[in-house]
Amino acid sequence: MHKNKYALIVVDNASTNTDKLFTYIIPEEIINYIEVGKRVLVPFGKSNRLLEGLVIEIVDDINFSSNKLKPIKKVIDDTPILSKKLIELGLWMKDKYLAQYIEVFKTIMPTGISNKVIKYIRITEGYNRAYEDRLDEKQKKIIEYLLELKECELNRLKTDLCIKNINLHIKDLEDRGLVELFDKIDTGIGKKYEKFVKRLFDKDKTTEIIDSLKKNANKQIEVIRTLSDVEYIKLKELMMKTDCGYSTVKSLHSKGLIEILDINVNRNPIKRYIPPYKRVSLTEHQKLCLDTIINDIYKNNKNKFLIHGVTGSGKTEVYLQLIDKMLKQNKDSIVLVPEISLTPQTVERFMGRFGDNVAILHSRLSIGERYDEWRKIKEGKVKIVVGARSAVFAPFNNLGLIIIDEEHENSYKSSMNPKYNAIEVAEKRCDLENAALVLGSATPSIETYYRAKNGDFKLLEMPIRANKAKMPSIEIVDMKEELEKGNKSIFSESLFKAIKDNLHNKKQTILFLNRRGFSTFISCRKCGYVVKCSECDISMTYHLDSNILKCHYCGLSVKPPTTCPECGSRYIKYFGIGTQKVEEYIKKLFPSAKVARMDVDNTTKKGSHERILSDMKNGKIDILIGTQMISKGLDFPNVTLVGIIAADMSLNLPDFRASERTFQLITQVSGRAGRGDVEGRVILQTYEPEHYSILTSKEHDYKKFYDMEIKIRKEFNYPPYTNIINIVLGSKDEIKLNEASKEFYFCLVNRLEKNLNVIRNDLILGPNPAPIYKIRNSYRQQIMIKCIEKEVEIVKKILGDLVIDKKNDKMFKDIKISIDINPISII
DNA sequence: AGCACGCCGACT
DNA sequence: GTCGGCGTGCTC
Repeated sequence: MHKNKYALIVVDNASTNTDKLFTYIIPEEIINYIEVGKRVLVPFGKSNRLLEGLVIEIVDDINFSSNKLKPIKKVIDDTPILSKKLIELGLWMKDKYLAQYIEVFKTIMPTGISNKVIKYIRITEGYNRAYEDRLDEKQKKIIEYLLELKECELNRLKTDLCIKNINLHIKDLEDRGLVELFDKIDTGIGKKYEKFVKRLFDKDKTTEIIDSLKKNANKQIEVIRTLSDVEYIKLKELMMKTDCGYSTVKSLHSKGLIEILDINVNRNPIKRYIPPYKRVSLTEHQKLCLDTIINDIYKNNKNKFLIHGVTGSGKTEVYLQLIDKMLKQNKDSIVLVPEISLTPQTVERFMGRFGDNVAILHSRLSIGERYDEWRKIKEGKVKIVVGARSAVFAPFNNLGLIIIDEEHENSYKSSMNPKYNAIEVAEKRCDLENAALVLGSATPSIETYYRAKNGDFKLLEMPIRANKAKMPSIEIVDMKEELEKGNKSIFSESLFKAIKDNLHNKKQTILFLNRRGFSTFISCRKCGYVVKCSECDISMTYHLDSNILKCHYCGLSVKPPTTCPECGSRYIKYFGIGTQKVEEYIKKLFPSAKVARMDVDNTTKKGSHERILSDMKNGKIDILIGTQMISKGLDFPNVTLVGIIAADMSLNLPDFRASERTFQLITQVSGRAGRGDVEGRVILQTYEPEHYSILTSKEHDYKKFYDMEIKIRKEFNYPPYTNIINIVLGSKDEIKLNEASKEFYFCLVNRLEKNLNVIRNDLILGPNPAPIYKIRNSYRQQIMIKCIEKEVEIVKKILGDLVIDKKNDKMFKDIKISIDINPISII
């Protein structure tokens, strides 16, 4: 007799209560098709509605009573959509980041690939109108509706007809055999088709044909002319070139002169021509670095590396040649770069070297484009992926190498569930697939450097710039002194003079301020009222270009008030500076200079980014003003001056990483200066010239900074000496939230005390109002746990169980609980 | 989450 | 009685 096999399945149903593996019977007829990593359709719940599921494991036996088990309905995929290794990685992530199965696997699978099963309803084939007498009014209405449409989505019928208790009526009709329900699978996005136009007439007869058209059919003539040069052309392109509409093309089609075809195209996100990026010979340090890595991998000595190379030391060339080595062994490589440096400049280097062998993954791709890139990887058409955080899940089967550039960047940590850190995930993936991991940065994160020092990574140093250019000189300007001198401007004398000289010498300048907008807050001088966002506990930023106040947290925008809403006074003043104000001042002070600004406010449109950068490259910009968007990867040899308008902006944030972040920002921005022949100069304005972040960055001394910072981390028990688990409870109801947070805190302490030997009070902090107490009308309370590596697993287990218990607790209704393991910021 | 069941008040 | 509203609990 056939013995059943069973599949453990993650069902596409997001809820804490269904966050487990469900066991299904594998029917005999699909036993040869089902495989771990394929998607299936399964009946779920009392109504047996069909849901998509992912097969995690196939087992021969189960150890519980099986009378409740249902059979799998259908296998969706021909080949597994996820490899076993990626499934294993997902299961690891679930535990590591306390996430749900479904969240994890939706992150690993390409977005937009998921199927939806939609219920349809139709009249049965043998329907006979004679039955209608026996129906009540409502049922007649349903039948009438269906007779007209033949079949329709069940939900559409329900909303269109507005009949109460409609489910019962439908069920009754179904029981009588008058209507039937059936499922249709909506496969989401498919392959991309694009309309092409094909010429059907002979090229030599072009003039003849033009003569045959009406004399006033100018547009049609234009189209024929264009087509005489090319046989195929994209419809869009044709319409653009000839400035004609679809009707023109259609009328030529009806005349039989052209054909309109749907052709399957792979969307190609990089549409421009990319010049080859030639291999350059390596400097001594680059060569040493490359050889060490290759040797260690080859000898199986070590497969995790940290390259600490100063800005401009040529890390990219090392990456490129490493990838080349991998290609020679027929192995795949993943390159992660921070989202904001996924600029054409970076992409061009990889595509310029490896051409069509590269797939690109970043957030600005459309769902369809992303799917195409994913498919190229999956089908083995490319061996290299360059992408942001989620590219760490690229579905390669023969992975040899993961490179993470600018390893210290915040964007490697996801802010959505699962709140994973791509560096940790990459490390795990490399362990699972026996691949090598290379991290690179000019300013490694304290955690990574600490681990390198402890031998987890092999530390490789590249202390000088590849073209022997000197590191820029950094001059610190104390803004308190400027003020005493009577200079109230946002530019110190020294910076002003430097910009002037630079303009005169026809060199480019970059001005950096890590805050967008014009004024950071506006306030009444009479009563002190500050305009705050009505949804968030945050002051609103004034934007000059659109003349509105914007909340940078929820995006809400309002018109700025002309009189104070509190006291009616008209003395409204604008305080604080943002990039727009810097731009405004610069334009006033240097009217002849060509000025551009680059921040999220003017780079959301596709291509805007590229335009500013190419203008910069072609010398169409003298002064570029920007936020941290301009701090990464830009390589313009003609930039000789960098001005940091307010270096302490990031220093005073209530976050233990404030010093680290400041050091990184200063170093990265400074690194934009003096990449060409002329030595770069950086002018750094600050109110805290004695701070160690500022002093060590002036000296380009990472190690000194590290030594000071790591002492502080140890003293105050911060990472890397501890793990931080940040729990944020949120709700629109402030009072309920306070009660719930206290309850959560006490339960947590209680359970931890029962399970841990030592429990120190300072290790569970809270509940405290979060630094931004209200966001989008939701209040937030924070509980923070600090725990040592040895205890982190048990603490997470206890916390995870507690969350599940509390979600079923009435007291926690409408309370959102969000957990972040080792958050990137505790604000 | 999404669905069915069941309890209870309102209304014919 | 019976319609329909909403709270409760379960999903292999």
